[in-house]
Parts: sequence; C-alpha cells; structure tokens
Amino acid sequence: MKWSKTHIFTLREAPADAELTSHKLLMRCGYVKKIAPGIFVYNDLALRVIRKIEQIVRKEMNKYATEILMPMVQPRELWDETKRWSQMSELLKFKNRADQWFCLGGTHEEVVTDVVRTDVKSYRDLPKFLYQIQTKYRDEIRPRYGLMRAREFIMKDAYSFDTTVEDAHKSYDHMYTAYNSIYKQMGLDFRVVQADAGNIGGSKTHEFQVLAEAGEDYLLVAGDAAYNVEIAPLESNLTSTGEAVKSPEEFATPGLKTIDDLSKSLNVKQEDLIKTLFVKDDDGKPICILLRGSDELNPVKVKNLLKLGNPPEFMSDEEVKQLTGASPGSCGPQGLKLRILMDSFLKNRTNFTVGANKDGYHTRNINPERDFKVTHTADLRLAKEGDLAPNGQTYKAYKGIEVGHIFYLGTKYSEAMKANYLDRNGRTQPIEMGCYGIGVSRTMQAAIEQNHDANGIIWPKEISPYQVHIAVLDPKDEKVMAQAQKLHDALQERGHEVLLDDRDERPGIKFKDADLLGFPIRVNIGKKGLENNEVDLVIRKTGEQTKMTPDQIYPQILELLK
RNA sequence: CGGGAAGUAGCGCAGUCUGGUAGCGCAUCUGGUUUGGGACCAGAGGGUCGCAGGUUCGAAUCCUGUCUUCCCGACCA
Repeated sequence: MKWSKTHIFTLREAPADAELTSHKLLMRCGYVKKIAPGIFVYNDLALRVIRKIEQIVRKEMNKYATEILMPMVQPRELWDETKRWSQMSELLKFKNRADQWFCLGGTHEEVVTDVVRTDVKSYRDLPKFLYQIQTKYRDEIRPRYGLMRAREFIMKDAYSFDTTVEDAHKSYDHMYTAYNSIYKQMGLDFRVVQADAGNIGGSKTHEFQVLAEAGEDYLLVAGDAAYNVEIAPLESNLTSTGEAVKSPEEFATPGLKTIDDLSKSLNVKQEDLIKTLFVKDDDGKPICILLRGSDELNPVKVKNLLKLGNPPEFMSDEEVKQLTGASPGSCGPQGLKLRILMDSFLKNRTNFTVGANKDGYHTRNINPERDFKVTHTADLRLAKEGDLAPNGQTYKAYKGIEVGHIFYLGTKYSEAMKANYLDRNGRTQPIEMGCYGIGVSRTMQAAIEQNHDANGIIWPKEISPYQVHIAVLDPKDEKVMAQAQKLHDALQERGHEVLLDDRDERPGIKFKDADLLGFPIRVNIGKKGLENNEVDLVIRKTGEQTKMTPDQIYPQILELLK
C-alpha cells in the first residue's frame, strides 16, 4: 500500500486533551479521532489493528463457539425481565416515535438468553456456545484515557449454555485456555488474575490483565497465583503471644484519635494496636470490624463473607456516635450487640487496647469471648506488596489493564428469563450459563501502552497494522522507486502487509514518522545507498540498522517475519 | 454529581490582570535554494476569540448567564 493512497496523518504534537502516552500516540499517529467524549473514529491504521485482533480472537473462538451478530438496539422488555433496565446505570435509553423504550446494548446477556430460550427446548439441543464481535455502548459517567474507557467500543462477547454445572465449568475452562492463547498470540505481557464477580452474578471469574504502569487495576502476584487486589487472600502467620487474659482497665487518652496518635503516645507499634471500624450493609444495618492498627479494611471481602449485594460503606461519624456513644477513634467492640467481624490476624491475640466507647478514653485488656462476641473471624484486610499469600509466596504488586474477563454465571439469567430445557426425565431445568468478554479496542490501546518508547509505538508484529515500512528516500528517482516497488510487491505476494512511503518529503520526516507509527521492520531505500547497491534494514524495537544489498534484504525480511 | 482547570486558525500556545477591533510556532499553498534523522529564505491563505445577553464611543479582554472539554473523586455487568 502506498502512503499516498492511505488516510494517514501524523501530528508533531498531541492534542492537549490526551493524557496517557498510548492515548497521545493514538492521536499523534492519527489512529483515532475523537468525535465526542468516549466516541471515536477508527482510521485505517487503527482498523487494521482491530481486524488483526479480531482475526486472532475469531480463530480461537471458532474452536469452541459459533459466531452470530446481535442487535445493538434492544427493547426494554428484555431488560425488565432481569431487572437490569433500572439497575444498570450505563444503559443509554431512548424512545422511538411510537413511544416505546429501547436501549443501546451495553452487554448482551438478555438478548442472547432470549435467543437460546426460544430455540433450545431439550437437553438434546445443548450445549450451545455463541459469540459475537460488535460495537457496545455504555454511557460511562466519565470516559477517559482514549479507548481505555470509551463509551462506544468494540467487544467480543461469548455466552455458553450447558445442562450441568460440570459442563458449564468445562466451557469456562475452554475460554480460559482460549484467552490465554489469544493474548499470547498477540505478543502481550499479561497475567490471569482471580477477581471479584461484582454484580453480574455467578461465582467463578478471572480477569486477563495486560501489565502496564498506567493500568487502572492493582494486581498482586505471588508465584503462580495472581489476584485483583480486591480479593487477594491472606492467611495469618501469627501465633499466639501466650499472654494471660487480664482485667479491663480504662485510661484517659485526650485528643488521641488516630492509630498513629495512639502508637506514638503509648509507644506501641501500629500492628499491635486494634482498629475498630463501623460499616453498614445494604439495609443500613451496622457491622463492627476489628483489624490490626497497621492494616486496611478490604470491603469486598466483607461483602463476600456476608454475601452482601455491595461492599459495605463506612458509617458517618454521627452514626457511629449514636451507635457506640463515642466518636470514631474512641470506640471499641465491648458491650455492642451487633455483628462483629475480626480479622484473622487477631486470632489468638489477647488484651486488646481499644476505644472505651467514651470520648477521650481507651480501655486496655479487652478480650474476645469475655468482653465481646465475634460473629466471624476471617480474612478481611487489604493485601499489599510484601504480604504473604496462602501459597507461602510473597505478593508483588503490578498494575494492569483489564482486556478480558470470564464469568461462570450459573442460572441467574436463565432463571430470571425462564431459559429452560427439558432434561432426560422430562423435567424443566434452568440452563447453566457463562459469559466471556474481550475488549477489542481497549486491547489495541493496551498494546500501545505496553509497547512504546520516546519515539513512538513499537507494535508486536502479530497485531501491527503493517509488518514492513518502506521509506522511499528519493521517490522522484525512478530507480529508487522501482527498487522499492519491487520489494513491496514481492513481500505482498507472500501475504505480508507493506506500507510504502512514497511521499515527497525529506528523509528525516519519513524516519520520524516510521518510528512514530511503529511497524516492526523498516527498509530505507535511497539514491545514495543504491549507488553502492545498498539498502538499510531497521528493526523498530532495537533500532538496529543493517546495510545489505536489495537481493539480500528480501529473504532476510521473510526470515524476520516467520 | 462534588472539587479543580480550560475554551483564541487543523494542532500546540500567547494576548485577558491594565478594553482601542488578533498574534506566534507547527501544519497548509506559491516560488526558490536544499535533500540519509522533523531544512532554509521570500511570499500567501485560513479565526464573527465556545454561545447568549449586558456595560461602554469601542469588548478576545469587564459583568451576568449558559454550553462544552479535560483532570481528580464518586462510578466502572
């Protein structure tokens, strides 16, 4: 492809509204153009990358699933069945002129479940595994970072329908395998992490995270195990101090409110102090939580422990005062009749120093069982780098960009939408479901975020818009142009994609643009070099530049592209 | 929705405090000299200064309202 026939425009400076490096590069290379917040035009280079990603995704998905294409505009009635019409705040809703409600598809569980419940009657019709690659629309409150959090984006979504839990897990495992293979083929550095299932329902879920400094998600990796920080499990490695239980003793602590204050004033390490927190569940009912002074609460762990709908929120200062008689900072669990959760790191500990439930006072030697009743002792703290994971390894922190997510759903949607089948015994059963997503357009930007340098993008060859960039340094010279065209045609015949920069520009501009666009291999062909029967082969990633004859370079490139 | 910042040519910005009718760099067009890592010289085109009111002889500039965008947060099946 000749540059002059493309729609490529580069910018020397990125538009001011781009913050993230990958976003700036997308803009500077002209890959995308913003039309409205979170809504973009994909220009030809971007579209090539997207097609590459889709191709890899399709190849793997087709091993297990069937491709269909569902509508982007969806009727309200389907969404009412699962109650998500009112629950899902990102749905963009609108009416047609007959005054009927519709929404733009932000996800397709409802539609695909409708498809399957209509067509599937018997266990003989199952399993079914359907997927599509399609534009999604979610009315994000704040789109940001270009394609990372866009309102309109391209997604591959797959849905499995099985008769048994075991089969559903097999489908899940197939996707687990396929996703690993997909991101590997794209040449990306990624981790599979265990994550919280959120509100989508179901119990089992993994995220596929591309590692990048600018990632929005915190991952903790301990050897083979990787977790989203939300759920990273911890096990206490503390043993009992063996200290005998003593009698409670109240003492004045005027003005001491934080763990830090107390630690300094009492000359006790923060981890030896007890932090008393108060949160409330979905119904506003209070929960008291005890942690070591040095630890932070992980609300998601509380949510999962108590099977709440959402992570609990902290109570306000006034609510705490009403509940305990003291402001936060002077509270303790003693004498409180409510659910009390204790972090497993406090197991076997005695003689807690906690607030006295009286402003300005604390109490020494408070003990579980005698002074308060613990509802659950469990892993409640937020894990961080350096903490010990259950597998005995130490956590290391990474940042990641979530590019894929797989869920086992169970029967949440099939029950809500009566997607049933008749089993062997003629009994009606709800279908076992799973859903599996890949953010295609987001993956493109994640790849850039992970693969760039000061000069521009460094595409992994598997998803690069073109594999070879031929910089024609003297396009008006017939010999030079003929040589470039010859190489271009030869490579193209072998199925490789080649961009031939035939613009009437100075060499410096062509080099800079080539670095910016970031295809893996560049060839410089110019008058000067050809006088010595020489052309240059440049590897984008390393900057390595080799002179060789035009005859040598063709087999060399074929070798590199293998 | 809360907090912050900003809207001036395709892109990046100055000018606003202290009102006098718009400028710089890049890009674009013409001519010339150049030509292996974003050339140079000369010339040219392109903006009702986000929008609407108001104050004033006169508003990019002051006042009021409004819209939009970006950043932080909340939010993110």
